[in-house]
Amino acid sequence: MFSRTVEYALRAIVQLAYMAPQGATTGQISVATKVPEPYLRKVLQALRRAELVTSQRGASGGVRLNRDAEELTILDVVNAVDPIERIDRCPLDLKSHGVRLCPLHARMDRALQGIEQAFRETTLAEILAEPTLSTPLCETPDEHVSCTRDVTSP
Amino acid sequence: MFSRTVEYALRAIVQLAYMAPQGATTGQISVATKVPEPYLRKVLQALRRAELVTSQRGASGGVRLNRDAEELTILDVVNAVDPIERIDRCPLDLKSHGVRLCPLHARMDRALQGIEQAFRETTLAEILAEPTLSTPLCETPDEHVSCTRDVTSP
DNA sequence: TCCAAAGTGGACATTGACATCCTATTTCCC
DNA sequence: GGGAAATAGGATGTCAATGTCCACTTTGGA
Repeated sequence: MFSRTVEYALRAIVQLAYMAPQGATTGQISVATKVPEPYLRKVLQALRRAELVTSQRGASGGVRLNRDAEELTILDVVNAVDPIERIDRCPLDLKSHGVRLCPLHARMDRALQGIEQAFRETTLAEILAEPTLSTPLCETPDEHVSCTRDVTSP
Repeated sequence: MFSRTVEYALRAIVQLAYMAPQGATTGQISVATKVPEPYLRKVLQALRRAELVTSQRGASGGVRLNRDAEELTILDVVNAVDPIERIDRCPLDLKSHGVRLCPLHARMDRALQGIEQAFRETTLAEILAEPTLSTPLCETPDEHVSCTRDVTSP
């Protein structure tokens, strides 16, 4: 349902927010999110073009969030890499269905609208703050398993 | 977001329900739904294997619905050709996220759940009965444009 | 009985998403 | 200035979804 690219982009952004604001290298994000590094690079490029992240070349470079976690929604990320395509006109090109969709496509679009809305209402900050046993994308801290935070610490 | 196959399957089923219960040939459905006939055949085979439709070979054969429109939901059709894959375990295979998903994937799964529920609650009968200007998949009758019903009439 | 209509199923082509690799280019630090 | 670290971006490979085609089977009717 969601493309691999969307899944990867969300993982990367969440991971980045989690270790914000210092940023991280592509390699570090790749390890933490289990996304193949070459692919992750392309995903991050798309996020950079959408200006959700900034990047710094060269030694001690890396990627970092370009916005506060409160201002970044899931929808922003999804739209940056693989926009949700709402059904805004009849896929059959029936002339009489100009603006009004037929009942079938109206229902389908309503489902898409639901996703869009849910994603628009969810900020990164909410995801990070969610009270749960599972830290986003990481092993639970109480097990003292290596998580991405550790990568940057000596 | 929705695969082509899902779109085609839904068109076919709605069209079939609309001209039920006599049924129709693949060619007729193809014309009415603007789905390429060779592809439509494969989609209909999947629907037949899922026992949503029955088919009759030979002259004066064709395809027809195997259930009442009241008993057939959008979800049935979607699941027959391209099932919605809920996220029921951590995509990163983190052991500590066994049953509980991390906040990110929990949100994503909730979005999928929303679609699933919307589709489960929508029957074909509701789509056909919906009070709207646009007949499902067809030009509006008030324009007297050819629709699928006409195909079977002399 | 034979033909035409219609679905069945497998083989084949095309396309786009997914994934990887290699060569720049930039930057820091010695 | 030179080398190591890191991103940028184009070229290429792989595979599943999409789309097409053909030979076969079934069936009703002339």
